[in-house]
Formats: sequence, C-alpha cells, structure tokens
Amino acid sequence: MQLTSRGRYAVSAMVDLAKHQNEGPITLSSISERQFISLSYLEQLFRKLRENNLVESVRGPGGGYLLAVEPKDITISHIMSAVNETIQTTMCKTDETGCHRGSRCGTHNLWSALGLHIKFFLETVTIQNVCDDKDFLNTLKAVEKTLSKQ
Amino acid sequence: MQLTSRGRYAVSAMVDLAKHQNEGPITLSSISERQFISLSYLEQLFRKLRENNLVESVRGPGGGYLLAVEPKDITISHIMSAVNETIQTTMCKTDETGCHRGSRCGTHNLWSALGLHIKFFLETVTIQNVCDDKDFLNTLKAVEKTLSKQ
DNA sequence: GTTATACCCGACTCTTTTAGTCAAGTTTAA
DNA sequence: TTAAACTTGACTAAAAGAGTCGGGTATAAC
Ligand code: FES
Ligand code: FES
Repeated sequence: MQLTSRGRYAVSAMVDLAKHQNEGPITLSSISERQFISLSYLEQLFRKLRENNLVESVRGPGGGYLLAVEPKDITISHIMSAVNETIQTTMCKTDETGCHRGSRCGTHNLWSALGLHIKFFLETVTIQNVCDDKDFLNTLKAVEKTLSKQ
Repeated sequence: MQLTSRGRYAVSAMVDLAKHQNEGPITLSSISERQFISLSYLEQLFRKLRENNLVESVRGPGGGYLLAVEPKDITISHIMSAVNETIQTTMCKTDETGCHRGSRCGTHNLWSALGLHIKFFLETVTIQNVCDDKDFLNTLKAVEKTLSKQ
C-alpha cells in the first residue's frame, strides 16, 4: 500500500503555489521545474484542483494559477479528495461480492477506525502548516503522548 | 490508495484463529469458509505468517495452524509486515529518480508524519483488541479529544 | 503400508490501477 | 499577429495486486 504520486504531487504543487502566493499568477512550467513534475501531469492535476475550487486560473501570457482559498483554510484532505486520492481502508459492499457477503466482518471496526484516524490527520493539517513545517509535527507528538499514557 | 486485500485477509484470518484458539489446530479450509477467502490465497498468506513466527503449523490429518504468540502480543503491524503490506507514505530515494533528486522535498516531513501516525495506530492495536472489538475505538476517541483541544 | 488429510512451495496469469504522454484546442497580453 | 499559457479528451505503458495451478511432503488413522 503506497501513497500515490497523484496525491503527493498535488500537495507539493499546492505548497509551492502557497509559497509564491504574492508573486501573481504562477505558471505550471515553473512549478514543473521546481518540483520535478512533468508539465502534462500537472495540467491533469490542476484541472481537478480548479474544478474543486482550490485554485483559480488566469489564461494568456503572464497567466498561471492562484490559490482560490487561503493556505490556512486548505487541508491536505481537501487536496487529496480533489485529485481523487482517497484512502480507503474498508472493503465492504452491500452486494454479494462484499467483505462478508453483505454483513459486517469481524475486522470492520478496526479498518473503519484506521480510516478515521488517517482522515483526522489529513483534515487537521493545512498547507499553511506544511509551509511552516512544524505544526503537524507538534500535533503528532501530542497524539503519541496521549496514547502512550494509556 | 487502498488497503489491499492481502493485509485485510491476513488480519481477518489471524483474528479468526485467535477466536478459535482453544479448539486445537485450525484448518485453512475452515478459515476459508468462515472468512470467504480462497484456500490457495490463504496458503500463500500463511506461508508468510509462519516464516515470521506468528503462527505454527501442524501437518497431517487433524493438523492446521495455531497462534505462535498470544493475541495480546500480536499487533496489526506485525501481521501487516509479515505479509509485506507496508504503508509507504514517502517516496524519497537517494538516487536521481527520488522525490527531489536526492534532497528533501518540502512535503517530506508531512508524509513522514502521516506515516508515523499510521504506524502508531497499527502498533498500538492488537488482535486481542480486535477480538474484544472495543479498545481501539477508545484509543481513537482519546486521540481526537487531545487534538481538538489544541 | 496404504490412504486421505492438510500443510508446503514456486511459478504463473489475469485484472486493475497508476503514471505519464500526446495532440489537439482556447484565451489573451504584448 | 503572435506567442504564452491554460484546457481537454483520449491514449499507452508500466506496475502492482489478486488469485490460480500443479505439483509437492508430512503424518494420523485404518
Ligand atoms: S471491512 Fe466492512 S464488512 Fe469487512
Ligand atoms: S517524500 Fe521524502 S524527499 Fe519527498
């Protein structure tokens, strides 16, 4: 199980955008160079980011992309969902092909809890945090401290 | 990104085994029926579980598998590693094909923290917990409470 | 000692997902 | 008019995953 590059690239690009926020529209080719992501691939990703209202585009020469929302209000979860990078931990369907043929399997609550655990992290960290490169590490420490006390 | 069935099946099977612990060696075909997992696939998984000393096998008629360790000492993480179901959140390599061509990218700490976050959960929950079907949910609540206080 | 049970093992195929490309547009500042 | 830069749909190739197959070997029961 591996975080796909779709999700990682999208976040990298959004962070790059946030860091150059005050420089006007940022071209994909400049992001491409800085983040080592192919231009075509970025175009694909930004289509989805725009459709999800996370970025705004400016066409024509001098154009590029701008954040449509403030960095502190964009969570990693927003970005991941936008590019269809969902983290699916359960495999239950209601039909005959599901986990336990319709009913809940003995591990359902485990995977469901894992899913929530991950979701919580992704919804807590914003790209502002990533730019600052510290808050989510503190978050993590607090979590571990709590758990180890049990 | 999706939890693979390799990992989910392995955990399901181990939990099944734990629940029938006191019945002597458990055959794979009985697990196969209860958990809706093909026998061949189970054999593949149990090979790895045995190589990692999580289960013991008894050959011949009346044979089957037994837990090699107590349920309270087997974490989800143990099982997942045994069947090569690692959750990889970073993509850094040291060579020229890595994330940022050798150096750290701006999102490295984020993914690294996510990886630790998941790892912590998987190392905290045991199959005993899953059998009881409650402890890891409490764990989760404690985490969320801590985080929401920040 | 034959037989049936059930574990053991390597290799293989099929399917799905992901990564990345390509070839065509359209808008607009200079 | 031109060139920069976004827009779009479709396409291909590579990787990972799921699951199968055909052979084994050990051993309890008869
Ligand atoms: S994971 Fe939901 S029923 Fe098995
Ligand atoms: S994830 Fe480690 S360098 Fe990018």
